[in-house]
Amino acid sequence: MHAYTTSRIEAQSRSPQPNPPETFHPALLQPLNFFPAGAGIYAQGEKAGVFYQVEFGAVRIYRLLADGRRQISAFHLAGETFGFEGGATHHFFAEAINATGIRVFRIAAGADMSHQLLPLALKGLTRAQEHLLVLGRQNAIERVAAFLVDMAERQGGLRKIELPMSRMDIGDYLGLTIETVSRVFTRLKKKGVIRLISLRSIEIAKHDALQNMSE
Amino acid sequence: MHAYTTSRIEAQSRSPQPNPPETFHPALLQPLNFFPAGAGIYAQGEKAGVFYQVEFGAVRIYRLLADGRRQISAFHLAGETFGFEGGATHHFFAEAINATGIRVFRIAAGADMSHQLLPLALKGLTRAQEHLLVLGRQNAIERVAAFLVDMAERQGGLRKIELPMSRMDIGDYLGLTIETVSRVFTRLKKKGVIRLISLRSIEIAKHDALQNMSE
DNA sequence: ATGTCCCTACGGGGAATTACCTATAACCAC
DNA sequence: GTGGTTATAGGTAATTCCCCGTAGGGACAT
Repeated sequence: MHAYTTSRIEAQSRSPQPNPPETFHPALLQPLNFFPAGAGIYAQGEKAGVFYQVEFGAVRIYRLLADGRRQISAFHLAGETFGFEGGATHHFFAEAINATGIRVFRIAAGADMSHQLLPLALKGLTRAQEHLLVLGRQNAIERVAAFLVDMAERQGGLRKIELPMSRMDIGDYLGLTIETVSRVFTRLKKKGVIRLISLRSIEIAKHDALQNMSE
Repeated sequence: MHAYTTSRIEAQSRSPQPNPPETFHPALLQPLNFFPAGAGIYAQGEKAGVFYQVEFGAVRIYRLLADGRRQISAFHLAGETFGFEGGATHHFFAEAINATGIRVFRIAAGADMSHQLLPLALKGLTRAQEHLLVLGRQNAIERVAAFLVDMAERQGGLRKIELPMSRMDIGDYLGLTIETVSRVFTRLKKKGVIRLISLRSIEIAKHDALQNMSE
């Protein structure tokens, strides 16, 4: 794990959370670790800690094929937890997308955290299985619509949402190329469903239409 | 849940398990429920029990889109467990593929089973995330190869493997049509990588080649 | 065993979607 | 401003889907 600094960093206020972030026993609390954009948090094959919580910023979880193809299995925003593993080692890579603050929670010797981790694992499992439907059976527009609806929900259901990740990250999350992602954004814009305020900031003009497109 | 009979059924011997099936506290043991081919075990939106274990037969877990498109997120073979949910209701459908025997494990009042369920949930999470890579970034041959390698591992690594599910199930699991699945099977056969003993029974002639194809 | 029926799987051709490649445009940091 | 990165756009190519018809395998009765 590449911790660029372990000193305490002033955390900026979190974006509104539809599901309030989990809180854990203070004795387990670790200082905030800071990761600059693109920094690895852990790598496939590394020994697994227990779990991580995003304080601010955003994280991508991904896996690679030998020829470089990449599948991002999840994004994690402020307040969300990730990184728990079944075995002793990580099966995926985790990287900071932007400047990101992470808290690492470790098991106190002998403590049984399964009671706290199980709901997190089950939530992640449901999320992953729902994403399987998107990747396996939805077309490009449906995929992007589902992604935007999900991001909007996780940012409190506001009209204006921030996309902390690049088009390439979005493509690798949705199983599309950046060109297709870009074209779908343009199509949604022409239909008046979304407005592109800037590259990483969009406004959802017709939430119902977007919801319908995601099926 | 559609339990066609709750009477005890003579369970046939399980196929060899690379990972021995979990065993649970006998006080929680429920009688074996029998489901004929195609029978629903639970449906999306139903109240969730705790979890289920396949005694014999096979189960498919899936989700539907409004227009009927289906994504199977997992198959479960003899000895495997499934059906634990984050919330109070099921998010997916579960059906018996063939004649199948299932044990239902319920939480004893006040008992905390998270210690037993967490490893199962984490294993399922890793499986689902690995499947995301297949659906998002692999082509038809790679998908089928990955599927066959997985099925072979779960059946003890033998050369001859049984596919309890139809081509349509395989297609809906891999995000392909039955035609494409069929064509890939034919291509693999022509290459001498597999032999089709019968429709539901194949022999892996070149396991290394298959492994390489799955990347 | 053998024949028949029926369901499932296989195969071919055209169509649609998306990927790949190249070029241009927009954005951002310095 | 200016340079470099990232996103958008268009054309072509490849993959896979969709629709059709045919073939094959298993179950059952004879």
